[in-house]
Amino acid sequence: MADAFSGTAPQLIDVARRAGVSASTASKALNAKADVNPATRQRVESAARELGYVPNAIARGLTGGRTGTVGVLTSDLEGRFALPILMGVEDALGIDRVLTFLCDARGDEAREKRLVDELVSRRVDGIIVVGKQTDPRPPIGRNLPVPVIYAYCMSDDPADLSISVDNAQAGFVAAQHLVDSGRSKIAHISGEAPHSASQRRTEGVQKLLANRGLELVQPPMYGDWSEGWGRAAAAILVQSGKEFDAILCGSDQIARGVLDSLLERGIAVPSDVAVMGIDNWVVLAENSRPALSTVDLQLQKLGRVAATRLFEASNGSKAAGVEYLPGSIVIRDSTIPRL
Amino acid sequence: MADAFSGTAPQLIDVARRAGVSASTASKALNAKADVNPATRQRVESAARELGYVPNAIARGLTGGRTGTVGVLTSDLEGRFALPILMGVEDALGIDRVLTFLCDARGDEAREKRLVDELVSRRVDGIIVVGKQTDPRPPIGRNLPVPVIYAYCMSDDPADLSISVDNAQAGFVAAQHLVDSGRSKIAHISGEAPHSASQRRTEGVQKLLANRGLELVQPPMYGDWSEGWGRAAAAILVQSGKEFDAILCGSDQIARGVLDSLLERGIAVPSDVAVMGIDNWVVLAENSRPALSTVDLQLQKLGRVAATRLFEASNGSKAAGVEYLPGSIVIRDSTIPRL
DNA sequence: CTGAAAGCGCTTACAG
DNA sequence: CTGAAAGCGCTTACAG
Repeated sequence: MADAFSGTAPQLIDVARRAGVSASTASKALNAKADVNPATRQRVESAARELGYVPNAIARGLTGGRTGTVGVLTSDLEGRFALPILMGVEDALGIDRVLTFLCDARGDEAREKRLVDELVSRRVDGIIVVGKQTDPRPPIGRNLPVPVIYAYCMSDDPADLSISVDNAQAGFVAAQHLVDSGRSKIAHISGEAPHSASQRRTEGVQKLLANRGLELVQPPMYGDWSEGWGRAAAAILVQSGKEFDAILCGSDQIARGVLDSLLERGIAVPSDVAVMGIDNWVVLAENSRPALSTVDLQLQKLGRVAATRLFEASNGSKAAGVEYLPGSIVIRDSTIPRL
Repeated sequence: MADAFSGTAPQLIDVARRAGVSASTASKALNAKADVNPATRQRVESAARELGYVPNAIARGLTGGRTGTVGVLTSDLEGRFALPILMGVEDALGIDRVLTFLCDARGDEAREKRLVDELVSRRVDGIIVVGKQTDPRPPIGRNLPVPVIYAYCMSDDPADLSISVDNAQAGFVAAQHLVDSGRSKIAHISGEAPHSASQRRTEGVQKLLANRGLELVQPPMYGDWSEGWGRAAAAILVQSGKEFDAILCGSDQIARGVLDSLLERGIAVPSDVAVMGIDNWVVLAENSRPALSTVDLQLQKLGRVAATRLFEASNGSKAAGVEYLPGSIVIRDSTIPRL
């Protein structure tokens, strides 16, 4: 392949001339439109290849069609949720050669507004808003000239479409796995009580237990989403003297703290007590001792679905409401010892 | 503020008409060019505000000037290095209202080439390549029509400009901190031997020790950048019977494994042995027991510097070679107990 | 200091 | 099936 960029980049007209056709015909040929003689199309394609022609997406975007760009507006780049979602978005968009503007509002509303303006100014084909919590949030704007999809978080405007995680189902399947593997005295340690993630997960846990005629050995313990809280809560639980054979944690970070705390107290996992997390934060889960069983929230898939829905919306779909994606169990050693 | 987008978005010509001037004058006024009557400028600015005018960046980009976009090409979105660098880039670019295309090549060369084409096609003002290792890598292309800066990794073409981490300095200051706080029998456990990060960090450690008339209690131990290796290496070290009062680890992950291993063996940190990491991966370092002293590699700053250099390059700077950024010590409890 | 005109590099009706 | 012309929404010499 010849170097496309020594000197000035070749333009459509250069390709057209080389193929002996007009610019309009070259354009149609290159864009796989109908009504072009196959032989002509071939000549144009060859010419483009020979010249190393790369179309100017800016000029193309001006014509009014798609710009082939999408904005991802996040408030949680530092957290661990945005990244897998972003990768899923890229997976889905890459197929159509769409590129992603990544904008981090850093939790600043004014900054978010400015970034929305910047995105609109660049005529993105759509915006995906990635929140740091599953709780509802105000929409980024009304009557925006581009479709908007909320991912992970959800918009509190029922006219918007949001794709989120099914927290209740995550809690449900986590509890199911514990009960199915023979546990019946389950304690539940979770994160910040006001978060819908805490509440919904607990609901799911309790629903499964009720289905099986069981209940938690004591009320759920809420704190924050940290290892420190996991350690503290486990210590409190052990000292309470309550009997338990499993701890279902609201997150992997909490679970890791719980594991360390149990280890320190000489309580064997999983033989004495099974421990389960939620998130499948791999670097944490795999390096726990023992490795942590957990629920994968399928965030990358969430990103792919969000991108797909955005594409559908830009094609006129008027879907609204919240679409919940189920998580799936990942079994490691903290619930079932490896053979 | 009126809703800018009910109906069709206002254009420059709408602003011009409302202000009673021509489009060219409106353009000059809005872009803070010279030679516009202050009163006229004011009228145009008011009109724009009243209409909620957001300029069409696509049209502006076509004119030939800047597009106000930059590409960040990474191969390591999953890793923990890309993210802080990305945030730094955004910090620096946001000031000039430049937006970032985030492209993850996923370590695939063909994909990387395609993404470079996509970026060029969108006429980005520059590209920042963020590598997953500090080792040299081949350039993403030759004679690209836009400036390119390498961040974290470096290009093996001496004509390119790369901004990287000063690994030798990081090792040096880590060792300095240990020696300054009274340690003299230092062991060194690091990551993959072939990585320049391992090699340079070790060199820095040895240089500081030599300056102080000391040497490592045994040859450096290399493995991989994981907690598992940290645990294994610490076990080997303890069982060797070698005396030591500090372990300098090549990364925070390794250090965390080391800490867990020492804890398990009843060796007190920091009273018996001080432990030090490198990276300042906060979620890991703060949740270690005790909290981990380490070296912050200043990745966010690295991102800011890369963006600044890109801006300079697009203004004609011909800077080349590698610019190394120093790390800085973060003292927590694993080397000095808190009072 | 202001405005008419040309142009950025494409795509899209429209006519042939 | 092909091409001349207009247009996308701006900016930039250039003339006044």
